[in-house]
Amino acid sequence: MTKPAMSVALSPDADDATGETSGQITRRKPHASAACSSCNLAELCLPADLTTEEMHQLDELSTLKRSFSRSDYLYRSGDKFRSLFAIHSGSFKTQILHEDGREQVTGFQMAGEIIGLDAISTDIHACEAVALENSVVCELPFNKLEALSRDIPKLQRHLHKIMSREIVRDQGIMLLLGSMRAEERLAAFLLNHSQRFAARGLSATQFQLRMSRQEIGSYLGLKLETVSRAFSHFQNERLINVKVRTIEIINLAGLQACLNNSR
Amino acid sequence: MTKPAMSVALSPDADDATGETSGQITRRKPHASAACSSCNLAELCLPADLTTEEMHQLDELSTLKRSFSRSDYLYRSGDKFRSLFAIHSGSFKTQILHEDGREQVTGFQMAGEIIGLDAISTDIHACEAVALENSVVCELPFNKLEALSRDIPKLQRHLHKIMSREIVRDQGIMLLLGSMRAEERLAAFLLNHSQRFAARGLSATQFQLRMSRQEIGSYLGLKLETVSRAFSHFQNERLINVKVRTIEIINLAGLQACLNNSR
DNA sequence: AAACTGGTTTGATATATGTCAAAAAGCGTG
DNA sequence: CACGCTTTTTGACATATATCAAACCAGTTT
Repeated sequence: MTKPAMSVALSPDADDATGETSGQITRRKPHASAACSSCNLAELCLPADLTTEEMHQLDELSTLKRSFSRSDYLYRSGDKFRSLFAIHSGSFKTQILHEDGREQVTGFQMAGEIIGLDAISTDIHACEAVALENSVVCELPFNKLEALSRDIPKLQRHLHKIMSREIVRDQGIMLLLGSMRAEERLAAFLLNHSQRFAARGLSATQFQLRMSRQEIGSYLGLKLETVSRAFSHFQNERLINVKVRTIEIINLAGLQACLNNSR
Repeated sequence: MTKPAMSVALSPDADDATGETSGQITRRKPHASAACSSCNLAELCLPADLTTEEMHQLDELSTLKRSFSRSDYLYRSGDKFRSLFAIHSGSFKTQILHEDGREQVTGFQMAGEIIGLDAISTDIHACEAVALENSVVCELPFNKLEALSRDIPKLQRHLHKIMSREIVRDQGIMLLLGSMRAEERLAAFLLNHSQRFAARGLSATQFQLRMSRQEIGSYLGLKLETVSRAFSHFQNERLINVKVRTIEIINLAGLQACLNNSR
């Protein structure tokens, strides 16, 4: 149970010499299949009650898939903004860089989530997105998306909801960073991942983290040693079993209780 | 203080006995004046190059103004979402409440800024907005705004930019909370306010803060004493003069330098 | 003016988390 | 399988910030 379902890389002949940027490109035959099913756009396609015509239009939107290997950049800070990306499979981290070298992981994104919303504001990507494992994304050209959402109010509303959800998520992290102690933060992190795995039909209690202690620490505003100690402590408390990146939640309620002990 | 969540929705002539909810309502004669100038929608109206017809449509959108006194709620966590609000004058704070009583200030908003974006995602306000002083807001019914933005692509794009900007702002705060020490946080806070005052034609170096040390602390993830000490320290360093809520920045470059000293 | 009130400043002390360092465990590669 | 490289764990110690407490101050009420 190491790597969860990981569809194959699709394109034979794209150069991947540096293993660095770009990712491999695949152009999907439009209409080959329904947009949502083929692209797994859990979030984007939620407006469930579209007409078939509308479905087709949506289908045309996302004809490009690109695949990435661990530590490839999906985009970098400063890149020109053209598209949002829907993660088809795999996972990414996003991070912002401060001049003085500091960096802050702002999120971990998994299949079905939309990435790149921060760039709309300036037409320049404000953060960078890095693959945590082999991953495939659907590219969604933003001006096409905007045009389409003018024609399909349900899509428009959906897009707004996605953006708003990101705002709510970020504010949740502000709460976490601003008022939780180390172990509460880690508990919140684990529970959040548990839910998200569950929402994808995977186990809520057993999963593989794809990021390092360092990256978790950056996300949670902690040093990696503190993260490691918190993991060990949860293990001693018999709340979880942790073997490096393999997590098993033994006492879910216990973890949740952790969160409600205010300082 | 703080009555915990829940209260009436906002009806026109609601009683204001407690000085608590609602705010007073003014219905503007549509067309009485140009939307942007009358409403001061710095952010919303930026799409500068609209036709007069489009301007008129925008004008119709925001016919409702409401005024609030210090510590009045603009909306509360759990309220049904109907409208965004453009702050016409004055200022607000937004905060989220955690079950266990913890609360986290997520932002301070001033004239020209849009408030309420977080509620789009669920149709329920996720946080609450409280006036920091006497303030006036323009109510922007969201479904009208959506409808209009289908007709006016520039408005659509603008709305997207506003939402995206909020995401970028929140991520900046994540960086602050996740990787800055107390004095850096306060420096960032002061510089941010300085810029925002300047952008409104006010002095960048002398201003009045409208929030308490406690509120600043909540926003910055610090205790009020720590905030107070940081102020005192800046004063001793001759970076600022501070007399309670009256701030004068003496050495702006010095404050900025503060920010670039990584840990 | 005196008394109150809520916010602010400042000091002494406690504590959570950071820092530094070394050992242990994983993991890919020759 | 041994080797080297990276990540993780654990320990000892340092420090930034929180906590507790008291004094101070400004504005408001009596």
